[in-house]
Amino acid sequence: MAGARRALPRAFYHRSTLEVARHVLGCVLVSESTEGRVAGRIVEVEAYRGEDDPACHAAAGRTARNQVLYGPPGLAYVYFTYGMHHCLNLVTERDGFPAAVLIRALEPLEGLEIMARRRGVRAPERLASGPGRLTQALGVDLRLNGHDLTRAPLWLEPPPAGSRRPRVERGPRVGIRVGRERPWRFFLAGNACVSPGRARRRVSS
DNA sequence: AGAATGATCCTCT
DNA sequence: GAGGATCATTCTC
Repeated sequence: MAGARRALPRAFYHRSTLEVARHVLGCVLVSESTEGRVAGRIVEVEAYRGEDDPACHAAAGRTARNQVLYGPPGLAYVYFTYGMHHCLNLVTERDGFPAAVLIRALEPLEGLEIMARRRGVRAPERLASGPGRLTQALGVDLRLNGHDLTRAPLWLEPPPAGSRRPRVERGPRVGIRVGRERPWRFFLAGNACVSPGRARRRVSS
């Protein structure tokens, strides 16, 4: 239980969701377990905000599944989907208002061997480049739903000292059928660890 | 390079 | 009973 001494404070999450989404890019997500410490730089996120956002899990109102989304900022909202994958969100805004930032991709920084073992692949750019991939690489599952992200074993830290302000691009959210008119996906321009698909269209020539 | 598919199970209707 | 904020693999152009 080393520690989350440098963890981002609750105030970081207690802002508008779009603001948190932009500012969390470049921050470092850290996970500790008996297997060791794993960390990565956040390179892709999406915002989901309010009951009037049709793509937000709160669109149909409060249920047992999404209650953490309505909780105080700085909690982890973890859900299980497609019979296979977990997704990790950071709860934002005031207590009682349902909103969160989905973490979609990391650039691995620490614990690459552990990630590779959990994932069954070795290429660094494939270890955590997708919402399901990164939860597997970090060992995140439903047990961490509701976890306080200002503490171990899962927390966020500010961007490493000396890192430049990243260039952020935005676009439509991925994998949803409604709410596509809200361009609430944010990612680091040109980063190899952004999830495959829409964002990484290569220019063929 | 893009489309289709199977895996697999929690959550809500 | 259906569908889902996905992924890896296998197909078809």
